[in-house]
Amino acid sequence: MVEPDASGSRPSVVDPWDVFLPPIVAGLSSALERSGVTVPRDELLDLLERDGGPDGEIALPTFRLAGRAKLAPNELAEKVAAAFAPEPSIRAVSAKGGYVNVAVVPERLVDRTLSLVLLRGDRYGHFEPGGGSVCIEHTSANPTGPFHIGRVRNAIIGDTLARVRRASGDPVTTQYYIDDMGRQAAMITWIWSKPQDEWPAPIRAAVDGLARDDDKPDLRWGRPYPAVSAYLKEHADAREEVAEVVRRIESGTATPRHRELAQAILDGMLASLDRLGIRFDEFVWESSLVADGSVDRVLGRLRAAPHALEEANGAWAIDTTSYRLPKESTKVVFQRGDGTSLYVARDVAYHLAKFARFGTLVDVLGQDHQLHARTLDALLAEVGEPRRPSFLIYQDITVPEGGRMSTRGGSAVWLDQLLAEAVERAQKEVRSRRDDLPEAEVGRISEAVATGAVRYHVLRVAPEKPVVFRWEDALSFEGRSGPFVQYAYARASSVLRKAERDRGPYPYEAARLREPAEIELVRTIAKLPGIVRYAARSSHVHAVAGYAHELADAFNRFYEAVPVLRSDAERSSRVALVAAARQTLGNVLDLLGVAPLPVM
RNA sequence: GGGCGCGUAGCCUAGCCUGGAUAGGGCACCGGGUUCCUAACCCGGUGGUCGAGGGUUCAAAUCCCUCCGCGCCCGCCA
Repeated sequence: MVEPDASGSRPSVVDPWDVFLPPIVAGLSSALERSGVTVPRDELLDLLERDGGPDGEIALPTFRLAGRAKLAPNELAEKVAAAFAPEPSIRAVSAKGGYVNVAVVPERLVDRTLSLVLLRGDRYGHFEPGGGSVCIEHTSANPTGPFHIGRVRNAIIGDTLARVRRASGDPVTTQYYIDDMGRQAAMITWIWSKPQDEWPAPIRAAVDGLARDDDKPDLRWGRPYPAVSAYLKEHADAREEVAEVVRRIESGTATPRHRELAQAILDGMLASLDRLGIRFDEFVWESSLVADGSVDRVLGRLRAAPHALEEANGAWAIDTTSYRLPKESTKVVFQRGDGTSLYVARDVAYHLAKFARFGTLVDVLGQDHQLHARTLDALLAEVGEPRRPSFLIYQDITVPEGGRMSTRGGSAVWLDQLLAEAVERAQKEVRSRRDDLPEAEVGRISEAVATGAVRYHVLRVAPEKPVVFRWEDALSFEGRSGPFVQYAYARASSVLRKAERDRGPYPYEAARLREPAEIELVRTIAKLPGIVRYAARSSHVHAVAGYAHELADAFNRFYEAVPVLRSDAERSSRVALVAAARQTLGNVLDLLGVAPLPVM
């Protein structure tokens, strides 16, 4: 479907196709009129399919209109095709299988596309700023230890959504919400507040064999976490000590060590994400919401809410009967008997703070948070907030043996481990192809190939699909992979270097580009803006990954089919096409957060 | 038990919202391609009851109902 442009019928300056749509709609409209059907332009625009026909251009299905004309679909299509008045930008209008297929003059599409891409450069595929402010919260993993690859799906999807929405024109702020208040963070503080020789024996045993001072801080300070977690299950006295830490944190009397530890572990985690190109605009510490009194205010508002009720021991809850939450209990406790807040209450405070600054909120959440999302909606309603965040829910990454990644079960694959393995394989690959590159260059390329492969592997699948982690799949450098796209970029760069046209200018004559592979490549290049808009609106960032492969594929076919440097009259036009392809490949790689490589 | 998500060739996946032209890709497998711009590539081939059954419709992978299978959630945890 062709999206109507928000700016009306004025041709957009960002999408090559937009200039062709008005004459097509006008032409179809009067052809339909002459065939006995009146269709409003808006409806027509909505009916049009892009990428539809045998030629992959604009198609109009006549099935819904045929009844109005009292004709069989293909009869109507034939009539419309015959009645279509000649138009300079239209090459042919034909009927087939109930569709009217409109083919534009290739030369015009080539001209429009190349000029737009070369003019806009790295802004091609990006729309003019215009939307309301958006806050995308993602990752927000508790600072308790290194990332495992189950968590990294959130970070990669969230970061890519931020890139895509920025390209679509939205002013985006990304936030990482750091839960430094709950039991999990308290466990870390608790164990490190004791000298190591006073640690309970099982915890010391679990950590002793592993400890190394030169570890990354997330690994180092997070190391006892699994053992502590296991230990607490069996030791009520220790649980009480941790509960005391929780109370001290919430009352603001916790040792400063607490925040330092969380920060240290977080820094280690962020260093891993940084390798994947993932960075955040803002960090929000949960404890700061307590410190500035906003959690207290929310507790007050919730206690005064329409469905608030007080429990026998002084705890407070919301009766959620009318919200029909799929829970056995019909209430949500937001304040404990001892007066401390629960996670939901703090999350309400956090979302109110976000709504105060941003028009739209997006939370990227694992499917295990689905009920929490609905609970949050209910509590926002209770405090009188009319807006709701939108949730991008993704399925967990599981291990082949079944079940989620578990830190304790030993089934977790650490992100750092995955990247190390990927880099090793990439190095082997680079060295086997290029013995002429200096070692530093090999290292740089390998890092980009490895991280690109990992990012792409996560992005290629729709978020709602469950993913089973397999090393072989995650580390693929061929076919539908990040390196496949990077390779097309590198090939294009190489051609431009040899043409001594790395930076332009790129004079061309559109009429010189008429090989099927050339037209197909141009057509694919021209799709980028539509893909960006679709992905931003639907949050289907995997569509961008799919497009990247399609584009690289179109380039590779062109590369095999058409000589560039060895052609004569066509040479400079083909160089321009390669430049446009490289630009578009680079832009889509940026959207995916995969590094473009001029050499590989 | 309730809620949400998923089920498309041996494996992975797009399309599903908004029904429409021969269900697109990738891996694996088989057969080809490099005196020529990077073979991480390209060309050709084998392989499909779109979980099952019913319904709506001129038309269903797509919408509706029932069922089956898998995952997750249903805490004064986060």
